[in-house]
Amino acid sequence: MPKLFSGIQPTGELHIGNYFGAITNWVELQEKHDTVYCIVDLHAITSDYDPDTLREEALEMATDLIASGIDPEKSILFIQSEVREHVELQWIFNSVTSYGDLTRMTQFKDKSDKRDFVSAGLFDYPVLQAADILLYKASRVPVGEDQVQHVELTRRIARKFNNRYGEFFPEPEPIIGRGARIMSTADPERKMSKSDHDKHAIGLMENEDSIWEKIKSAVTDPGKAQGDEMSPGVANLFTLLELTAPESTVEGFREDHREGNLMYIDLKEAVHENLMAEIRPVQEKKEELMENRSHVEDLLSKGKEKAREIASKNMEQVRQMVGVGPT
RNA sequence: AGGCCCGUAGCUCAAUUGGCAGAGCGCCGGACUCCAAAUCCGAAGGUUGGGGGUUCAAGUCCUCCCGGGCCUGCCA
Repeated sequence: MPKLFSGIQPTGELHIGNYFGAITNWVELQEKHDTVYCIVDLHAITSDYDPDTLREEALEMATDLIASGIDPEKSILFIQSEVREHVELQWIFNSVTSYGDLTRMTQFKDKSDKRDFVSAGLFDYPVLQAADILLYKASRVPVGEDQVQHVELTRRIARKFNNRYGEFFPEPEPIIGRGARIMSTADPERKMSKSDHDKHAIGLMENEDSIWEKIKSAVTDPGKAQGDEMSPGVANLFTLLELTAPESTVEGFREDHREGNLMYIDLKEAVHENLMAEIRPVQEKKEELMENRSHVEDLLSKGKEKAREIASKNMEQVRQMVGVGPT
C-alpha cells in the first residue's frame, strides 16, 4: 500500500469545515494506504500560541481525530514533537533548500504581512513540512489547495537531496481535497477557518443549540426563485445537506428552490437535523474517550513508538549519506 | 554594542501648553425578515504594554523593564 502522510495543527478546535474537508477523507484513505497522521505542534509554535495549553490541545486533537474515525490500529497517529528526527531532518533539508524558493511561498507572504512579529520559524515552516512527509518516505500527501505549493517544494527538496546524496526519497504527490469546501456561515464568500471569529465556524464538538443558532443565522439572500442560480450562502447550506442527508431529501429541497418555494428556515432546519445526526456519534465517541484520558495517551504513545521506528531507521541512512553523526 | 521610532477597546486609529480616555468598524441584544443581508434602535467593551518617579493633575514629562520595527557598529 502506498505510504501517505498528513498533519494537522493542534491549535483551535476542529470545525465542520475541517471535518468534511479533510478528516472524513483521512478516514477513508486509511483503507487503501499506509497512513501516517501527525499532530504538528512544532508548526503551531511558529505563531502566537499558549505554551500552558499546547500539550492539552494536542491531546484533545488526538481525541477528536480518533472520535472522528481515525483508527490507531490502521494509522500511525502521533504528536510531531515526540519524534525528534523531524527537526533533525529539517535542518539537513534547510541546506538543500533554496532561499529563493522559500521567499516565493505565497502562504508565507499572506501570513507574514498580517503580523507584526514574523518568526524565522514561520519562514522555514515549509521545510519542516517537507521533513514531516519525507521522514516517512510518504509518496502521497492529502492537502488543501493552499498547501499544494508546499508539496511541490517538498518534491524539489527530495530531488535536490537525491541528486546530491543519492536516490533515497520519493517525490510525493499531493492528493488534492476530494473533500468538501465548507464556507463560513457568516461570510459565505470565505472558507470556514479556525482563525476567523466564532460565528464563522461551527465546531465539530459544539452543542446542538449553539450549532442551531449558527445555522439559523447563516447568511442567505433576499430569497425567492432564482432558477438554478444559487447565492453562496444557500449553496453552502446545500453542500452541508448533500454531505449529511439522503439524496431524496436533497432533491426535494432543490426542487423547491428551482420553483421558488423554498423557505430557507426549512432548509436550515433540515441541515441542522441531518448535520447533528452525522456529528452526534462523533461527539458521543469523544465523550466516551474523554472518560479515560490515559487510554488516548496510551494510543499516542504507541503511535509515537511506531513513528520512531520508521524515523530512526530512515535518519540513520540519511546521516550516513550526508556525512554527519551520530553514527 | 550604540542610536532612532512605536505600544491606547477585538481591529484601525483619535485625545490642544500636562486638564473628565473617545470615534469608526467588529462583537452582543432588540426591531424588521420564512431564515439571513441591508437598515434602524440599544448595550457592553480599558490596569492607555508593566514597575517606579515628577505634578494639585500623567495616555502625554522623567526613569527602568518587557515587546515590536528600523539604522549603525563590533567580530574579519
